Amino acid sequence: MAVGDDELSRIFAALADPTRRDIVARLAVGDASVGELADPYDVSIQAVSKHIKVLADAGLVTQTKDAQRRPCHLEAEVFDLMTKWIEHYRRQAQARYERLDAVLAEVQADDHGTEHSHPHPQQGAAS
Amino acid sequence: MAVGDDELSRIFAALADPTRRDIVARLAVGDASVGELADPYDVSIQAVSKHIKVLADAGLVTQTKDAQRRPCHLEAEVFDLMTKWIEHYRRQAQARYERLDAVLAEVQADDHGTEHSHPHPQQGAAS
DNA sequence: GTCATCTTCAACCAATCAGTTGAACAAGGA
DNA sequence: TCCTTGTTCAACTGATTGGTTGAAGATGAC
Repeated sequence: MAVGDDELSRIFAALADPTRRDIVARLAVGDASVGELADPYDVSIQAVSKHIKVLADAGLVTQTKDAQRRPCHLEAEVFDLMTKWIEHYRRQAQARYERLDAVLAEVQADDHGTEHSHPHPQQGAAS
Repeated sequence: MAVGDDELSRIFAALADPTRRDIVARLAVGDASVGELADPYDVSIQAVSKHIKVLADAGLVTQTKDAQRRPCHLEAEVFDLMTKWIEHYRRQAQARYERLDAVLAEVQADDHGTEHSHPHPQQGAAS
């Protein structure tokens, strides 16, 4: 992860592994112990324990105590951090498109007759 | 990334790096060449070129040709794949909470008088 | 206390990653 | 043509990752 030690980096990195996404999917159904989570996979329990640690470090999972068991619980609110980040830039990009389309329409209205190929051309930076 | 070669894994992995998220943020404003993107960072252009390649392999960025320049363009629709995954499990977890709350309320109505501590207890699996 | 169960810690290994430097390639300008 | 600019390729390095095995902690059952 190198320098990517901020929370968002840890969350994205945690979900970059299919086994861990699978564990999250399983936990969305209901809490489960490490052993229960490890069952479906043919890797060692220790490996799954490590995966859970990664998810926990990212804040996606919390563990409580129940005798020897350490039931895992999905902290779904953490998803919001990601969703916010994603939506912010998706919106920004989309807004730019709309602005660009408006400009193109205006240009086209200006010199109507000269044909412009429509697909979004690149712009140097923000206009 | 090991076995995480599916598209979702590549996308999450790509965004797990703060420099790459930064590049995405920059591209949300407008298309930019590799050199322009590399400018703000004190790492080599080659390093940034590699980052862009990672983003491109994840489908988040496409590059076109403009003389020697290779303008990068953000493909924001790819975000939807992530958002869908996230929302699916967030909803599922949330629905489980609501179900659980309903059950707790019912139990509490049943034996009203016996005090139950409210915070969500874990359940073995799906009910 | 002793034993079995569930989980984590520690040490190791092969593979991947993010960075470097130096060379090559591609395209425009003198 | 030669030179400059922009980008990528290739080889190398140190750090991190996901996996392993074996031992050690906890905790309940006998």
